[in-house]
Amino acid sequence: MVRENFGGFQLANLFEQELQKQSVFLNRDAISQHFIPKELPFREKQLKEISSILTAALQGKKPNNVFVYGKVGTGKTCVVRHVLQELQEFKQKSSARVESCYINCRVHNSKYKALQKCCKEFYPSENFLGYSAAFVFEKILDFARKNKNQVLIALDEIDKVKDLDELVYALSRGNDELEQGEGAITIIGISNNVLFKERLDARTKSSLCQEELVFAPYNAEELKEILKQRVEIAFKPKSVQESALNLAAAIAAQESGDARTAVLLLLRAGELSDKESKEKVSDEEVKKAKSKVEEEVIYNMIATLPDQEQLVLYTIALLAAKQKPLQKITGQQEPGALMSGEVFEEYKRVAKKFKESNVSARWFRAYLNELETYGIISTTKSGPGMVGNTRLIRLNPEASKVKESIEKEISG
DNA sequence: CCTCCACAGGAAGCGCAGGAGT
DNA sequence: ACTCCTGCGCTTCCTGTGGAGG
Repeated sequence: MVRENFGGFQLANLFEQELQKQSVFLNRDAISQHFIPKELPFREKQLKEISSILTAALQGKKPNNVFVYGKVGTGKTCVVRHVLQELQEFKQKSSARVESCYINCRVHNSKYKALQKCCKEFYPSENFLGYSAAFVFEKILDFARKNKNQVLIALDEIDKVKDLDELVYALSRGNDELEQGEGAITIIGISNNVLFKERLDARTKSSLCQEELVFAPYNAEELKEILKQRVEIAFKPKSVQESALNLAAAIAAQESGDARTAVLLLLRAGELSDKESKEKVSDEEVKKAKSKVEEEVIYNMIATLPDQEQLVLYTIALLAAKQKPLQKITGQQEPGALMSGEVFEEYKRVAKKFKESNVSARWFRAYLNELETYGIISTTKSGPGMVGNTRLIRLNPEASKVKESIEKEISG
């Protein structure tokens, strides 16, 4: 190994140095978002419920379809994948004919794409690209028929499927085509959109929702336990202070009850500790990680926003920063509140400056609503003291760095 | 009380891109 | 290769809403 000598100071190989750096992590992967833990605390009830529904498959009978919903980070995906995994393991020891596949509908977002993915799972060595939907579907039926398989299809983020009615209809019609004792197809739908169920076709709804499971958000105590468990496998012993862990749990519980943010918070805190060569993760790092995670979340969201919506948001951030006095307000409104009409006028100017066209006022209002549901801005109805019925717009404090983020996004 | 203001948000329809069927 | 179809982003048009002002 070549070593350079700078005035008597010996420089070790750069990578060697990096690798020798001490870390608070033991197994960093175990705290990444994609990691599926062996145990799922506070979800025993749901685990039992799903497995008791699916047990029928082991007896060669068709289980009811299941629809699982709850907010992000409440363990829906983990629970379903866990149960399917257990089922596969149990199958090895018995003679049951059960096959399952997991499909993320964010990626496979149409009937055709989802069926393709199914086929790929069941016939790994064959390729059905280019074949018609009917043919691909027939292949899946064959798969059930051939070995009298009970086929379980888990559709995650099922609300992303464009023609869901047709997909569900096709799959349930498939069951009619399969003779008694020839196997069957069961759907496990997962969604984090609670309202989405109501938008479904009545037939689809009754078919999909034969069994329903709701996942409530975790509270601070539960998040604490979950984090504790993850810390044990992901971090070196005693490298995370108890108070830091509690803080992370409390923050996540307050925000959303989302286990993913909680885990991400600790991951970032750990990285910060490493960076500063500290051997422990303390409150300080968690606090720093909090703003980092918030920024990350906001930045990621902004980056996926349509260009025009970014401009709308940018305009709001611009005006909020300027604290531009509002001419039309007669009463004394809280500072920083912007009137939607004025923002629209300014937005048109901003768009011109960037040599972009602008959307109509109607669509501008729709963008405002969207930005509000994302939690980047908040709006209130104009009350007494002001002419007309408008909305007062405020940039949420967590989104204070929006302007910089968008400038970065526009220039990059 | 009526009218005006300054919007909110529903409904219909339009042009386009991309995928399916032929 | 070609039409046909459909979802998507958007505009246009319209009705509704809540307060100010005469």
